[in-house]
Amino acid sequence: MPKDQTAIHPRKRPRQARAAATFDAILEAAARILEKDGFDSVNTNAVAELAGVSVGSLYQYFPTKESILAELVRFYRNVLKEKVESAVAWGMDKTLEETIDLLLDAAVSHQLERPELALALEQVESILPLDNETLALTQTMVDNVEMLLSAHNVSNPGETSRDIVALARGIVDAAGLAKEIDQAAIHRRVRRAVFGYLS
Amino acid sequence: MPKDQTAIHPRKRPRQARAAATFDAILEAAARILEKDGFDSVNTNAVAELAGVSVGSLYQYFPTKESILAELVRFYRNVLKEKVESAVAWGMDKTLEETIDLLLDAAVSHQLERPELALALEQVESILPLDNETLALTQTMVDNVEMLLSAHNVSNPGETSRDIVALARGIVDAAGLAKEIDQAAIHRRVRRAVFGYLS
Amino acid sequence: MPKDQTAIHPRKRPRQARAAATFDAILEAAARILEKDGFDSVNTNAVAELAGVSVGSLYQYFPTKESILAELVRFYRNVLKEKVESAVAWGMDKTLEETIDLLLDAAVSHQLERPELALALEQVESILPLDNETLALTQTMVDNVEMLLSAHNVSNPGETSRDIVALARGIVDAAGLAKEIDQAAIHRRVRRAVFGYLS
Amino acid sequence: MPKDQTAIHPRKRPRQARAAATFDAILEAAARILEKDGFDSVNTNAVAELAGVSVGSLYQYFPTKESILAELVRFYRNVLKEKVESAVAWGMDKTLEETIDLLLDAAVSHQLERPELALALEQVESILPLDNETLALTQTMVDNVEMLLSAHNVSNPGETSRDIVALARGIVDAAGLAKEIDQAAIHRRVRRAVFGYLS
DNA sequence: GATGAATGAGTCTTCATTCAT
DNA sequence: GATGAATGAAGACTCATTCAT
Repeated sequence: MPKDQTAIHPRKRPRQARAAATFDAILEAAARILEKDGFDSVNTNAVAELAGVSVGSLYQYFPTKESILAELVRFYRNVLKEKVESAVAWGMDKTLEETIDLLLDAAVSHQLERPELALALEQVESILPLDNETLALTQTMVDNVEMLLSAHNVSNPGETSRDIVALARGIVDAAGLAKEIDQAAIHRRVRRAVFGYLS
Repeated sequence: MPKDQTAIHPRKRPRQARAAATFDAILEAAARILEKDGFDSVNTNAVAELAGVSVGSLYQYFPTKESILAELVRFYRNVLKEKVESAVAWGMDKTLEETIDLLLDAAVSHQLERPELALALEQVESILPLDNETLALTQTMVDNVEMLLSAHNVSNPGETSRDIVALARGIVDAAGLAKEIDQAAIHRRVRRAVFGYLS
Repeated sequence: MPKDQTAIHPRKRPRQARAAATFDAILEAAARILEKDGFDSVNTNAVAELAGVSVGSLYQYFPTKESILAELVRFYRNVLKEKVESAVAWGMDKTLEETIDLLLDAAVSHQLERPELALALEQVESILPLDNETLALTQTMVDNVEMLLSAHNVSNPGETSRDIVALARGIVDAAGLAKEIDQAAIHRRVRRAVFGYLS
Repeated sequence: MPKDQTAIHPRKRPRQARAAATFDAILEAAARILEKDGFDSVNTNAVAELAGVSVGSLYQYFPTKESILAELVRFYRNVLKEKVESAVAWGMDKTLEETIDLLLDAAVSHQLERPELALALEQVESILPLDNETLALTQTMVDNVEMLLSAHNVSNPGETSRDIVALARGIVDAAGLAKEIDQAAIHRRVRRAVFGYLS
C-alpha cells in the first residue's frame, strides 16, 4: 500500500572492499531478523547490532530503515531475475516444456533456499513504497515468461504469463508456509498446474 | 511468524445493542484503515477515532491491538467458510464441475468485494500469532474441497485440494493486486487453471 | 506525603440495612485486594467487582478511590482504638505491668489477625492525605499509653509513650513481614523491649 | 507484595563519564521525586525531566520504571551496609556497648540524612518485587548485629538481633515521620531501648 | 437507585534518527 | 569515518470518574 515517499535507496553504493562488507553485513542482518522474527522486529538498532556495526555507520549507508528493506528486495529479486533471464536465453532454441522446467527449477529453488525470507520479502514488497524500478524486478518473471510464450506462439501470452506466474507462486508459497522442503515434489505439482493451464 | 502469546481474543462479546454497535464499529474501522493504509497504520488511537468511540471503549472489548485484527480475520474467514460449506453441501449431488464453479464464485466474489482488505487480511494472518481455531477457518476451503474431491473419487484428494486452493488463491491475489475487477474474467482464468490441474 | 486535598470521606454513611451491606462489602473488597495484591492493585473497578456491585453504586457511597482507603483506615484504627481505650480504662486501678500486658495483647492480636492488611494499611496511611481526625485515631495508642504512664508517675510520659509504641510497632511489623504467627512469642519479645525501655 | 517478574535491574552499567552522569542524574531525580511527592508520583517522564535527560536516555539505562527504584534501593542500602560492616569490623576488639553506639550512629545518621527518602525507600522495598540479592542488603544490619552479639556471647543472638534492629527501626522511623532532627536525642532513646532489651 | 458502557487524561515504552566526541 | 549516547514523537494500554438508560 505505497503511500508517502520515504527515501528508499541506499545513500551510496560501497566502492571499497571494507565498505562493501559493511553494506552486505547490514543487508544480511536485516534478512536474518526478517526471516526469524518478522517485519515488525526489523529495527535499525537490532540490524546494526547483528551486523556488528554502529547505528551511526548503518546510517552512513542507508538513509532510512525502509531503504534497507528495499535494497534487500532489490538484491533478492535481482538474483531471481538473472536466473530467469539466463533460463529464458538458454531456452530460446529448446522446447517450451524444457524451458519451463528450467524456469520452475529456478523459481522453486529460489523460494525454498530461505523460505521464511522469501515469504517475508513478499510481505515487504506489499508494505513498502517501492519505486518502479524495484517493482519491475519482481515483474521480471512475468515478462520473461511472456517472451517465452510469444516465441512459442502461445495465444494471449500477456494474460497467460501473468496467470502462470501467479498460480506457480500460489502453490510454492503455500508449500513454503506448510514448511514443505521436497523441491522435486513441489516442482512436479507446479508443473502439473502450469501445463494444465496451458493445455 | 507467530512467537509470543499476545491476547488474541475479544475481552467479551457484546450483549446489549449499544455494545454490539461499538464492537462492530471498531472492527469496521480497523478494516477501513487496514485496506486504506496497511497493517502498520492500524493503531488503536486511529481505530477508536475512526470508529467514533474512545480508546477506553475499544479496550473494553479488545484487550490488545492484535485481538482486533484477529477478530477481523475470524469474521471474514467465517463469512467465506459459510459460503464454501453451503456450496459444497449444495453440490453433493451435482457434478464436480458445477460445484467447483460455485466454489469459485464464492471465492472470487469474496476476494473481490473488498480486494485491498482481502489482501491485507492475508498479510495479517501471516503476521499475527493466531490460534488454531482461527487458522482452521482459513483451512476450511481446503477441507471442503478435499471432501468434494473425495466424493468424486479424485485421486490423492489431500494434495490436490491444497494445490487447487493455492493456485486459485495465487491467481485471484494477483488479480486483486493488479486491481482487476472483472470477476467473470478472473473466474474463467482460475477455472482454466483448476481444471487443467485436475485433468 | 500528603499533598493535595482529594475528597477523603464517604459521600454519606448508610442508614438502611441494604446500604450498610453494600458499604461494608466495598470496604471488605478493598481490604482483600489490598492485602492480596498491594496498594497499586486497588482500583475502583476491581473493588466494585469483588464487592459484587457496579462502579456506579460504589460511587454512590464513595466520591473517590482515596475515600475508600481512608475509610478502611478509619475502620481498622477505630477497632484498635476501642480495644486500647477499654484496656486503659480497665487498667486504671491495676498495676502498670498488668495493663501494659493487656495493651500488648490488643496490639499484637490486632496486627496479627490480618497481618498483610495491617502492614498495607500502614503504607496507605503514609501515602494518603488523611485528615487530622483520621490521623488522630492512629495517635490513640500513644495518647492512651501516655495517660497510663502519667497515672503511674513515669517520668517524661510524652516521649516515653511515643517510643514505646514505636518500638513495639517495629517488632510487631517485622514479625508480620517475617510471617511469624506465634502471638505469645511475639508478645514476650515486645514485652521485654518495652519493660527494658521503661527500666 | 512481589508478584510478577518485572525487570528490576539496570540494562547496563555506564562505562563512560557522560553515561555515568546520566545514570546518576536519573537515580537522583527519582530520589528527589520519591521524597517530595511519594511513590505514586515517580513516573518516568517526570524522572527524565527532572534529571534533565530525555525519556529515551532513561530507557537506555533502565528497562522499566521499577528498575530505577530498585537500583535506588540498592544504592542506599549499600551505603548503609558498608557503614555497618566497617562499624562491626572496627568493634570486634571493643566492648559491646561501644560498638553498638557506633552502629546506632551509622543507622540514625543514615536515616536522618534524607529522612523522607529513607522512609519512602522502605515503602519501595515492600512494594517492589526485589530480588534476593537486593533484599539481602537490607538484611545486612541484622546479620552484622547477630555476628556482634555472638562474639560477645549474648544468648539467642538470632532472635535478639532481629528484635533489636526492628525496635531501633521502629523508633527511628517514628522520629523521621515526626520530623524530629535531633540525632543525639534519637540516638539516646534508641540506645535506651536496645540496652533495655539486652538487659 | 442501580447499572455498566463510555470517556480521555495520563503513563509506560519503543525505535527511527541525529550529532557530539 | 566510526561510535553510541541522546532525542522525542508516537503508540499501547489503564483506570478514575461520569452519565445515559
